[in-house]
Amino acid sequence: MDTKEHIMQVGMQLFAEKGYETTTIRDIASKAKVNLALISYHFGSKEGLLKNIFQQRALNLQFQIWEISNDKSLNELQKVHLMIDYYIDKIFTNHQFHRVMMRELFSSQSEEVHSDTIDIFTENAKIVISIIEKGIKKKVFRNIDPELCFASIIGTIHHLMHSTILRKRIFGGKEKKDPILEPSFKKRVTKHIQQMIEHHLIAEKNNNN
Amino acid sequence: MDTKEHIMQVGMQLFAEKGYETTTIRDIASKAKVNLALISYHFGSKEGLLKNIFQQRALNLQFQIWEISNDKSLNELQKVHLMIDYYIDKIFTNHQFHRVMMRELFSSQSEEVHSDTIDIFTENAKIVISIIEKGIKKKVFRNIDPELCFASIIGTIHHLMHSTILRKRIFGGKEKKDPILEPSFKKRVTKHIQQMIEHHLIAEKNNNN
Amino acid sequence: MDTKEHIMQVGMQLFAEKGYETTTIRDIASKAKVNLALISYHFGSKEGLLKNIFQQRALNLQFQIWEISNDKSLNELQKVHLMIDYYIDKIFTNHQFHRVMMRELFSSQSEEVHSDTIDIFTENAKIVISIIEKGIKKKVFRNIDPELCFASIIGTIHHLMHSTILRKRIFGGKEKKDPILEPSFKKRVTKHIQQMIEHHLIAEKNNNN
Amino acid sequence: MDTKEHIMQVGMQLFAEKGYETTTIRDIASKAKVNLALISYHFGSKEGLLKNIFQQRALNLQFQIWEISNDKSLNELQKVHLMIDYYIDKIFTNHQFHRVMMRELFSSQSEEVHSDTIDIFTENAKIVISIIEKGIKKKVFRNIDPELCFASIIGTIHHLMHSTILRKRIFGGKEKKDPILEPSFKKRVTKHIQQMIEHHLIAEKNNNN
DNA sequence: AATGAATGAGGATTCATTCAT
DNA sequence: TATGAATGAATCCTCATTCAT
Repeated sequence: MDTKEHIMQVGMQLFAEKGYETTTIRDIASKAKVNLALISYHFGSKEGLLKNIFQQRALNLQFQIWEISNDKSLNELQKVHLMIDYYIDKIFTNHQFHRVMMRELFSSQSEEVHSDTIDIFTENAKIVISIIEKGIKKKVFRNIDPELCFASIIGTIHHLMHSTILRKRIFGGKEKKDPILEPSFKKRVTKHIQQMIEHHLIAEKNNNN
Repeated sequence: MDTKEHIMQVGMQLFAEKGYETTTIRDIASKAKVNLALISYHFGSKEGLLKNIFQQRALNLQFQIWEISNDKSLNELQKVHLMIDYYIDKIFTNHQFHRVMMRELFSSQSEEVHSDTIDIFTENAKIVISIIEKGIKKKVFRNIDPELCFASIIGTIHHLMHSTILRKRIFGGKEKKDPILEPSFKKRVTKHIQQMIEHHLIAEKNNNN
Repeated sequence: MDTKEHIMQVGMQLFAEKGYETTTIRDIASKAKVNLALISYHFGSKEGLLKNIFQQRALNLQFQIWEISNDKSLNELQKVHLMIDYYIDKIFTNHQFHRVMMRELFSSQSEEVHSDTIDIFTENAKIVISIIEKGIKKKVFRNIDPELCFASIIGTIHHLMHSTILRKRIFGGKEKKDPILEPSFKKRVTKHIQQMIEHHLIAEKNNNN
Repeated sequence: MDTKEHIMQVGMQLFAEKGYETTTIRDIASKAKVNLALISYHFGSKEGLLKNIFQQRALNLQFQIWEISNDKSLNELQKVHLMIDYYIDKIFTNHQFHRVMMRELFSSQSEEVHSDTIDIFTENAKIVISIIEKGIKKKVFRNIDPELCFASIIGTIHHLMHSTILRKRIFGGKEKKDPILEPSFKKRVTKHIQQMIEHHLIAEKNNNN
């Protein structure tokens, strides 16, 4: 159904902009220019729409991390760098969905509703963490905190993605325009996180940046 | 006013648990065991209550960062360490308030409502960033990205504080209990961030951790 | 819409009986035997309902006065008499609406809300006044006060229409029943106003009533 | 009590401006700069305040009409003229109270609440009417409708007093300022009504105005 | 006499949802 | 599949009033 897809598109956009609670199905219907009752009809309920959006997108998150993890041609540092690349790419590309997802995941109640998504996210996290642990065991990496290391990677990205106001204030220059729209910002973030994590994981002799 | 203070307490707790939109003034009134109309009486409206909570707490955020920044007995690295200490302490202690604050700040619309709080937060951020910049100028620090460095500090903390579900899953062990309640977790986080930032800022010759 | 029309009917009746403020949308919904939310659904708000009623009825007021004014087969006195006829007929027939209208128009604040209605009313008034002025210029009428003459016409009618209690007391006889229900009362009022205005406008030599 | 009197003053003003229902006791308290609870304390209730205002003022209406009626030095026409004078004077002087009174009397429900005031008003009306009837019996006046004649007197005055918006539109000139504030307007109204009623009551041979 | 805090009833409105078509 | 009308529950808020002081 074209209409169904269209509603999901608009729904996600509005959920991202205004939040799930604040967005009414009237908002969605009027922005999507479809009848009010159609949302309940297609998705059963407002929450049904959200679940649909989650299911559709969650699949997107899987697999790639796993493939990187299993690639025998890469050493641990290369794997971590690729994974950072992958996360930033996914999150920047689907930043609307990630905003919705994070907001939902931050509301502790919703465990059951989004357990699929949480499962995928957690699995991915554990893969990243296990790579770091492997590097530590091999003494390639310093003996640092793998879980918190992952938290720093994902936390940095999320903080930059979601705190629109602060992002504009700190990175937007005098005109306070949103840097997320500029492609250079994505590169800047990627470079920063990869560098920071590398510095953290590996003690180099000469690092002049 | 004892009652007024009590309402604010309960309000903040519920806002933190369920979110601002989801929490009804009925919830607050019944949990605080006060009359429904008392909230409007004291704070004018639900939003008035939120604003009051913000104003009361926002003051808490100020000044200390500034004092650290001006302390001439400290070098730049020490200052950054202390600031990390300070942020973690503040945010762990007032984690309920910070949850509410972040959620509100992440809903891009609310700029005007909470501009005071945003101002304070932004100012503090700029102080931290300027310390890092000073260190870079002095060639004490590597030539890294100061703004994103701050984003990593604050992003790590917030991610750990707010994503309750993920936190339990990744750090909670088999019983998935919330690590935030254990004092050791705070120490662990502090150590991680300080170490990671130090590794990032300074290239050491011999670092065996 | 049958339901929409029905709600307007019931609304007007209750507004007329109890006044706009005193009438709750619950009153209207329960008397009209429709769902409470339907009023907001159809008219947006309680005030929206009022505005709708006004718009629907206000159109009723227009045109006829203008036609009388332009009828070249009539002299000025005949025109004034016909206009009195017309006003009494309209107001007696739609006395519910006129009660609401007058109550609203008497609450000086509502200028903006009901400006359309006020405009129509004022225009009509000016047409009547201009006819009287024409008669004065032609020396057919005495040199009296045209605006206040109109005020007496309309003031008499409204006073009789709206002060239900006084009307019953003074015209209702011993049983204090409402004379407005008797067709003879309308004739009596018409005759009185026409006579009074004619006496005022024209000095007759022999007037034995 | 000075405060009590002050509250009544302010109450009447607001009731006149905004209507009884629309005026809240908060409005009154804040405008009178007294505590909210004081109104209930002094007058028992909001309605109690209204009743108090009515009782205080209603007394004002009595007596004078009766005295005119009994003055043996005056003929019927002179009496009617004086009564018109008296009504206009009273109503213009206390126009705030009359606005409140009329609005209340026009809401058919309130019969019981304001029965004292209605009694006084009705008695006065009957005195005026009886004078006209006497004039008719004596063949001094034409055989016109005494009750409706009184309705025209009082209706004209009330219409001019209460329909602020229309008054400004029709009598306010281009600037639409309120003519009621100019002393000349009162004279103009008095002259008009007296003339109109005289023309109606008495057929003159030569009336050049 | 006067107050600030507190109350309970009731206000309009908005929401997601359902139903007949 | 799609719609406009209709629904009932829940929302925030305002009101007049009361009570302890």
